[in-house]
Amino acid sequence: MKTPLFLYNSYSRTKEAFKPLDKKNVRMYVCGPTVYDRAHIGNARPVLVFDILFRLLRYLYKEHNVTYVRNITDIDDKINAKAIKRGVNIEKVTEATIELFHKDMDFLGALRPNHEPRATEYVSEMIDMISKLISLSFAYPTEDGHVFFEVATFSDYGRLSNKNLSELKEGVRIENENAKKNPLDFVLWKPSNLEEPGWESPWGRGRPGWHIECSAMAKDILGDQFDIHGGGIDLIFPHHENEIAQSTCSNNMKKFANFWLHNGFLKIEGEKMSKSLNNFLTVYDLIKRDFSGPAIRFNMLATHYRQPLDWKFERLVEAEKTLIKWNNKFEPKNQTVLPMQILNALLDDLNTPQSIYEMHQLFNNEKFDDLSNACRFFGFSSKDIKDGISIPPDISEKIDKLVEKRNNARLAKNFSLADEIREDLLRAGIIIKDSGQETTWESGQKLEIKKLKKL
RNA sequence: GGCGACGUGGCGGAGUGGUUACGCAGCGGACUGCAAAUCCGUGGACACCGGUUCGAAUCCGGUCGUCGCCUCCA
Repeated sequence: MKTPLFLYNSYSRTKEAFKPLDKKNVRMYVCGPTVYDRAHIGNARPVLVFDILFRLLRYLYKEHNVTYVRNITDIDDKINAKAIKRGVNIEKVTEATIELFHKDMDFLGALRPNHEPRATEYVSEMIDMISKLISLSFAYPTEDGHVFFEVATFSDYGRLSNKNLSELKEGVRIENENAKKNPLDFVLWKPSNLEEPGWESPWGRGRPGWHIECSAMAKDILGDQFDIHGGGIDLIFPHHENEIAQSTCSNNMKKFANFWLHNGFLKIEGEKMSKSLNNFLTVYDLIKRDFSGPAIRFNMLATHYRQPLDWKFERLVEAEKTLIKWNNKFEPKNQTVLPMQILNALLDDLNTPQSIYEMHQLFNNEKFDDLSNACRFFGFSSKDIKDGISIPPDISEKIDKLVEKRNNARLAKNFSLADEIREDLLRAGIIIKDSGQETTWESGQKLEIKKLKKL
């Protein structure tokens, strides 16, 4: 490859040329959702950011040479709380939430990862890993059924998040203070009471701490070492730091992930997204408000993935308009070949805003072939995602007749009838365009075939 | 307190040493029965103060401001 892919590696805090460990087996792991509630747009950001990276890797290294793993955390105290509150077992909560997660992410046009392992399927692997860490003296069990990782045994602890142990001690929380050798030691296993879900282990009935699942699943599916580990920037500490510690120490001190990628946070209308401020937006909220999947993608990718992103509805409306403009020039027949300018933008640390700029250029220069290919790659084509949204021929004829009727009305200066037809079509998602003597029509983003049939 | 990010025109948003990024909105015009869409044209920017340089929005130092992490979190 002539131009390498450059990615910002949080571990080195620099942009580095990406070189896979094995070109025939490029491996990426991304931290997925904890399934206790419907996905919010903050959850959607890493999904969409790493979806683009996944697509790019497949483009560069061929589809069958790339493996993308995104876990599902289905063991968690928030899940337990919800299950208890509803009087059901945790599977009821998690299964329903996973189904909705898939539905929402499919709507956004995100490709499914190759693997979506669940914590509940990996408890024995986690127990194995914890046992190994104990036998190697990186971890210690306590009398009350906890197992802790001893951070002082891992000299690189804090390297990813650029923290040092003595500073960290200052603000650490005091939970389990007595049982821990060091307040920073984190839990690998904890005992469950009878209400809580639990698994038998050498340390009694209990459940894993949440960091260990990623280490166990990544090892099982991707091996001790792999290329890219991603997630939201808030996961750097402690989650990813702890993953590095667990995995490195249980895998003969082999380096864990080569590249660490983190997407920035999301605000809504200038405020931090939080339930207490009541500005907590789910993907489903956007769907209900009739925004299209491509427009949500566009809005998410219009800001570079490492920058903070302020979610504003007016931007979403703008994205919708831009995509209608582009999609009306969509040429469906081409292969997905990325125009050079856009590929180059992506190769520079996934510069998606630059890519969008290039797409505007393609539009302005009437390079609709290239624009269509780019839209297909980015998932910006509504026609591509919702297969068969194109207008059936009988409907198309009907529209032609209505347009003709309207033009006759206009010639007869019956403008109220003409305007009525125009309004009816617009409500069904058809935009009428008069230019000179000619009248053409295009489909808008929200085409409603049912309404069209009734006209 | 520690670590880090950021501050670009009305809004959004790249760029990071030497030509207008660009999009949306605005303004002017064309077209139209009126609109919409489209097309043409157009103004407007790099938080502040110093320094380096022939030249800085871009590098260095400082000031101010915003935000994040350090606790579950994408």
